[in-house]
Amino acid sequence: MAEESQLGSEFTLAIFKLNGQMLAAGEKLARPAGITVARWQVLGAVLRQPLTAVGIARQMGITRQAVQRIANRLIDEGLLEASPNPAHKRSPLLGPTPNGREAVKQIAPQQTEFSKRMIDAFGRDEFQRLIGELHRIADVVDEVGP
Amino acid sequence: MAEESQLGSEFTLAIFKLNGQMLAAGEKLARPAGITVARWQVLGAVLRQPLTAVGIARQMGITRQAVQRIANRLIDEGLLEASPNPAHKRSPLLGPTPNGREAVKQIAPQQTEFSKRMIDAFGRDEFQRLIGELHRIADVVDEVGP
DNA sequence: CCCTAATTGACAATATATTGTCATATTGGT
DNA sequence: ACCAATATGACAATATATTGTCAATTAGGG
Repeated sequence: MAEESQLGSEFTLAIFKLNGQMLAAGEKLARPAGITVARWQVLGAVLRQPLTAVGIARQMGITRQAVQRIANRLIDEGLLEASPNPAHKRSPLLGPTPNGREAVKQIAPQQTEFSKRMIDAFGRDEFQRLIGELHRIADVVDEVGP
Repeated sequence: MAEESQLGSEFTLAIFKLNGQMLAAGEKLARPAGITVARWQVLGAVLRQPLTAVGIARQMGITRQAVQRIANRLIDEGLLEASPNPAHKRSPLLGPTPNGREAVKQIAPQQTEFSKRMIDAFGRDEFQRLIGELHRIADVVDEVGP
C-alpha cells in the first residue's frame, strides 16, 4: 500500500532534482550577462514581439505579480521598456531595450553549446523523444493531479 | 544552428513546468495538515532516523542554510525537536515530535491516492520506466552540465 | 599536542514566487 | 449608455532558496 506512495515520492523528487539542476545550469549561463534565469526568461518572452505583463506570466506559467516585479526591475535597469498599448491603457506592452537584447544575445552561444552537449549525449532522436515524454507527463499530471 | 538552442530551451521549460505542477500538487496535499511542501520534505527526511541539518540538506539537495531556516521554524512550531548529538556538540540531531509525525501522517492517504492515480494513468511498469528515465536524465545533466 | 582546515549554526542581504487586497480600467450584457 | 463582472498594476505579507560572513566547534596532519 505504501509502495505506491514511495513510487510517487521518487517520481516527484526526481523532478525536483532535475529542476534544481536546470536552474543551476541556467544561472551559470546567465550570470556572465549580469542577469538571472527569471530575468532571462522574461526578456526571452518578449524578444519576438512585445507582450503585456499578464501575457508574459501566461507564457512563463507563473503569477502576473511575479512577472510585474521582475519586469519593473528590468525597466529600472534599462533592459526592458514599456510602450503604450493601444488595446489597454493600463497594461503597457513590454519589450527589450537594445541593452536587454544584448544581454540575451550574450548568453546565446553558451546556451547553444550546452544544448548541443545534451543533444549529443542523448542522441538527437532520443532527446526529442524525451521532450515528448516530458510533455506527456505534464499532460497526465494535469489530468490526474489533486 | 539556433535549432539546438531551441530544443534545449524546450527541454528546460518542460522540466520547469513539471516542477511547478508537482510543487502545486504537493502544496495542495500538504495544506490540510497545516504545513508546506518544504516543511513536509524536512519532516519526511527525519521520520526514519534523526539527522543533522546538514544531513537533511544533503538529502534534499538544497543548502544547509535553507534547511536551518525551515528546521528552526518547525522547532518553534513544535513539529521538530533537537536532541544532543554525541558526535557533534554544535550540530544536534533533529527528529519529529509527535505533532510532527502526526502532520506527515495526515498527508499520507491523499499522497498515496495521488500516487495511485499517477501509476494507474501510466501503468505501473511504464511509471517505473519513466522514473528511470528521469534518473538517467539527471545523470546526463550532471555529466554535461555547464 | 598543536595548528590549520573544514564544518556548523547564526545572521544578513538578495532573488524568486505566492496569496491577498485595493483602486482603477476594461469589457460585456441589457 | 449603464452597471456589474473582470482584468490589471501597485503594494504588502509570507515562504522558499542562494550567497556571503562570522564565530565556535571539530577533524586531521605533523
